[in-house]
Amino acid sequence: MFVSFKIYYLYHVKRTQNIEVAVDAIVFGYSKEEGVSILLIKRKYDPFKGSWAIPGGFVLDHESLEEAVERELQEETGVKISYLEQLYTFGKPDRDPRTRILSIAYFGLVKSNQFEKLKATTDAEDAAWFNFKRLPKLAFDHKMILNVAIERLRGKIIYQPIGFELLDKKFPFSDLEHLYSTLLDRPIDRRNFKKKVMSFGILDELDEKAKSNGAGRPGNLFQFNKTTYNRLLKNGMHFEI
Amino acid sequence: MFVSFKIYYLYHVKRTQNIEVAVDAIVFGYSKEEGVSILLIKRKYDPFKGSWAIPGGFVLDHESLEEAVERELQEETGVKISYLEQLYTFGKPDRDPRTRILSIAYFGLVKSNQFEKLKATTDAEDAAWFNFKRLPKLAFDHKMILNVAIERLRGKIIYQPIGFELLDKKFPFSDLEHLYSTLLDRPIDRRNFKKKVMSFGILDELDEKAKSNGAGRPGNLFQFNKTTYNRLLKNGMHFEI
DNA sequence: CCTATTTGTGTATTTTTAACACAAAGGTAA
DNA sequence: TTACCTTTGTGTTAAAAATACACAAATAGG
Repeated sequence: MFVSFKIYYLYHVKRTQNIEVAVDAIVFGYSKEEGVSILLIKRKYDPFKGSWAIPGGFVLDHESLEEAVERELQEETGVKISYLEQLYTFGKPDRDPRTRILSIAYFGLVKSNQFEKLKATTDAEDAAWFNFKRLPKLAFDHKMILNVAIERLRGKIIYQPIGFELLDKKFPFSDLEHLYSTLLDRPIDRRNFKKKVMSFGILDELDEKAKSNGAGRPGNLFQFNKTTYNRLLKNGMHFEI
Repeated sequence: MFVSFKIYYLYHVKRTQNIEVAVDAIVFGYSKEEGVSILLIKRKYDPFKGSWAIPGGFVLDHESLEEAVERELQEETGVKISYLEQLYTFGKPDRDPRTRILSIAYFGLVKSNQFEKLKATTDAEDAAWFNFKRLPKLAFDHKMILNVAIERLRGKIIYQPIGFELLDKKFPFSDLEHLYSTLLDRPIDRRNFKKKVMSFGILDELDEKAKSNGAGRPGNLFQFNKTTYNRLLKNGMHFEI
C-alpha cells in the first residue's frame, strides 16, 4: 500500500506529464563548389536506424537549450557553429513512435572553413553534408522541419546580415553574390547587388586579393565589420537586400 | 529490492528528465478607445500569488500544443482567439523557482467584439486587458516574454495582413489606420496608407456606413477578403506596408 | 445654423529599384 | 609570348515606388 503510494507519487504527482524534451539542430554550411548544405547524421539506433536525420538529442536537466544544442552537435558531428537561433518547437503528440517527444529546433550556421571538418563519433554512424536541394529521405518529421528551416534562412538573409556567418572571415565579393543567388534561387545583378550591399557600410574592402582558383581576374577580399554593423543598427540603420 | 527497481525504472529509465512542459499565450486585443491591449490573469496560487501573469498552463499528454493553449485560455479567461501562432520557447533551467518548466509561448489575436467579453474562472482570480504600453509588474520572466511578443506583432503586421484579426469583421478604414499608427508608434499619412493598402486588392469596400460615434463624417465600412488574399498570395503577391 | 470633428481625395517631388555592356586582370595551353 | 578563356570591376538611364502635402464634404451637437 505504501509502495503503491510511492510509485503513484513519483509518477502522477511529481511527474504528471509524459513528455520528453529534445533539441534538434539544423545546421547550414556553404562553399562555392558545394553550394548551401545541411548537416545530417545517420541514425545508429532504432527507430529509423540507418536513416538520415537532423542531429539532436535530449536536454539534460541542468543545461540550457542552447547548451544542449552545442553539446549534441559536438558529440554527434564535431562541428562548431558561428550563429545559432531558435527556429520552432515541434510538439505533435505522435511525432515520435516511441513516446511523446517535444523538440525545440534550432537553426545554425557554420563558417566555410568549418564546412569540411567532420568527425563521426559515438552517437551517429556517420555525419555528412547534403546540398539543401538534394536531401535524402529523412527520419521522423525531419523533412518538414528542414523545410521550415530553409524557409527561415531564405527569409532571414534578406533583412539580416547573417549570410556572412556562412562565409570565411575574408571572402571575395563573388562568394556573397553566389550565396544569395543560390539561396534565393534567382539571378542577381552584380552591379546592383554590390551597390546595395556596400551602401550599408558594413563591409570592409581589404587590400588583399583572393587566391586564383583556376582562371579569372582575382578580386579583392572583403570582411564583414560587426562592430560597425552594431553601431549603425543602434542608429536606426535598416539592412535589407 | 524489486520495489526499488520499479521506482528506478519509472524514474530513471522511462523518465530520465525532470522538465515540465507548459504553454503560455500572449493574447492581443484592440479597440479604438483602449488601444492595443494584452490579456493577463491574476495568479491565484504561489509562486507569485496575486501577481499579474500571462495565461497558460501545463500541456496534457494527449493534446497538441495549440490545443493546450486554447484549453487554458478558455479555462482561465473564456476568450476565443481568431489567430494563433507559435512565438518562442523559453527554456532557461531556472525560470521557474519550483522546478524546471519549459514554456512554449504562443501569440494570439482576438477580434474587437471578443475584446470586452471576459470571464473570470477557477484558475485565475481575475483576468483583464492592459494597454501594451502600460503593463503591470509581472510574474516569472513574463515581462521579457511580452516584449518578445510585442516586437513580433510589430514586425509582423508590416509584412502580413494580420491586423484585420484584431478588428471586427467590418470596420471603418480609420480603425485600421489607427491600429497601425498605435502599434508602429508613428504617425501615418492617411492618403498614402490607404493608397497602399487598397492597392493589394484584399479589402472590400462595403456600401454600409459606419455608425456615428459622436461627431464626424461617417465613412464606409471595409472588410478583409481572405479568399482573395490567399489567391493573390499564391500568385506571388507580396503584402508589405 | 454655426461650429467642431472626422472622412475622402490627387498631384508633384524625391528616392529607390531595375536594366544593361564592356574593358581589365590573370591563368592556361598552344 | 601570344591568343584565348574565365572572372572581376564599374556607371548611367529609365521606371517604379515612396513621400509630402491641403482642402472640401458629411454629420452631431449646441
